[in-house]
Amino acid sequence: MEDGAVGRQEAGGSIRFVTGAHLFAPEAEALLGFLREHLREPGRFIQVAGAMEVYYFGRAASTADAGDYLLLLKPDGSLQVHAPQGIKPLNWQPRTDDLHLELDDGRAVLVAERISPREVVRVVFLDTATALSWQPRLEGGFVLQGSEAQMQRHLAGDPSVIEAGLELLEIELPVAVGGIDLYARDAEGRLVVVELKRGTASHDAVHQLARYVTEVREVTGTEVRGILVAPAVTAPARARLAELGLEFRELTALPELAAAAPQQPRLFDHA
Amino acid sequence: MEDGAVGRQEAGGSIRFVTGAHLFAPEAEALLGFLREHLREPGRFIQVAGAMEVYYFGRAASTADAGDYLLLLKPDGSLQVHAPQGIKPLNWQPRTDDLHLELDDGRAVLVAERISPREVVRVVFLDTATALSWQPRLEGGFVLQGSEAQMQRHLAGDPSVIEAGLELLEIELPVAVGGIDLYARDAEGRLVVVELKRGTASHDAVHQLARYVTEVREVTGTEVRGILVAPAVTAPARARLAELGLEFRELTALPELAAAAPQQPRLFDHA
DNA sequence: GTTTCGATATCGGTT
DNA sequence: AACCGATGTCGAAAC
Repeated sequence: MEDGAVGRQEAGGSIRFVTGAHLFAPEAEALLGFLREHLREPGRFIQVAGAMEVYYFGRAASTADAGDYLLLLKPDGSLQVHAPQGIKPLNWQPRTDDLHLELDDGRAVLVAERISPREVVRVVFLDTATALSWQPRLEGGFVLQGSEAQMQRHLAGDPSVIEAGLELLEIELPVAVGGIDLYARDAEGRLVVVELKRGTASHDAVHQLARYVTEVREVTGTEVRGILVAPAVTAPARARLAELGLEFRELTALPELAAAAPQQPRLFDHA
Repeated sequence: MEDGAVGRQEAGGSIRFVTGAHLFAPEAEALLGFLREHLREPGRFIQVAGAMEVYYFGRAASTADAGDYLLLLKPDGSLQVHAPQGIKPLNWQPRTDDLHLELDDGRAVLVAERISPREVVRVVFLDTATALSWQPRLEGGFVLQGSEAQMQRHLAGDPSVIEAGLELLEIELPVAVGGIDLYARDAEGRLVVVELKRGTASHDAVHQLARYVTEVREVTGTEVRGILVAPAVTAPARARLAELGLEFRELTALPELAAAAPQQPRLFDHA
């Protein structure tokens, strides 16, 4: 049992605390009032848990029958409905151009519309356990390491990590469609097309590389090497590489991972 | 103002309600006790809102400085940390093989580990506004309409929607790599490779189709047509189609959308 | 606004 | 477990 005052909250009860408010098992009108009040105020993070039905229509169409879900309304106007499993929400709306509430047949209903693409999410509240609203204030910085973009920057700075004598010519060299991750010249003067993947490369990475190599061969009329740089490659992709006369260089985007697995070459010396 | 009893909750207070419990502005030990208690019990949906730091290490590595976030712990053991913006969580763990709590330097800490791939998410609770635990009971059915799989089934049942006289040979015919969505023969006896997209098709759909067509030509040694079936196609993809001598057939996966936009051919007559 | 590509993609199906 | 492809993918950058 936790410290502090302990109480039992009756259905329909509401509580205010320092950064927000909480409503327990509200009827439709109380829930509508709560949502109206807290949506009016900008910056509110709202969580509603309980039985709902959810309808979506837009790029596709979906129906979620009565079930217990968690609805999140974020300060940026985005909406998501979570089932009790999975990372991805059951339904969502990344941006809402219009958010409105209505009382339909005695039930509170939230309608989130988006103009482009034309999409609507409709949430019908059936039996709400709790509705919570709070105010996030502190904004924290976020840093991600190990992205392909980071890998690209580091390898562009020191292409010899891929192969001794490699000399960088271009980053993201535009070809007919898309860009070549790294475009270089090897110690013997041959052109080299490098395709990077931060994770295990599959056959489509090989196809992408093959397309670029073919195109550069056609345009320059010279010998062109293709190197796939990734921490791993699937077996079929490796076979396809061999068939096409392309090469594979094993490199991990994440320095600490490389350090933990010393059989892998290290990409960076400084974190 | 809502109906029902209204109270003001002091920091450290806790409340029990019919399907769960709620803790307000708890100290580290109270939060630890609350989480321990509710994680022990299976089937709990837990939401913790307030200031946290979040660390991730695995396929990549990330650090989220002190900020106000919402942590979700679902009954399936998945975890996600949401910032006040965006659909996607800041940090997540789709499955946790080990979830444990510790008191570190006076702060409650949650560590979620996953074996394969080896990944860890560490959440340090700094200043918790609310911790809520409830029990989802009702499980609702979910139906999505307008998926590519649905489009494939319907078109397989009536290939003439794509083109009069088209006769289905195979669904998902495996080739060297991947599978041909629909493999057919046209009214004049020529082989036809059909590539489906539920949304706007881009150049990689064209490349995929081109690969399949080339392969079927090589294997059969006969004339082979390639048709891209999608509700729309990007301009570069359309240009590439023309270059390669491939065709485009405009079809929408969603019947109601097609009805709303009568200039588009209807795919289904019955929803 | 359109197009393209990366993502700790996630998720589901099949081998 | 590996592999493959769809996703209402989302999200950001380049054009």
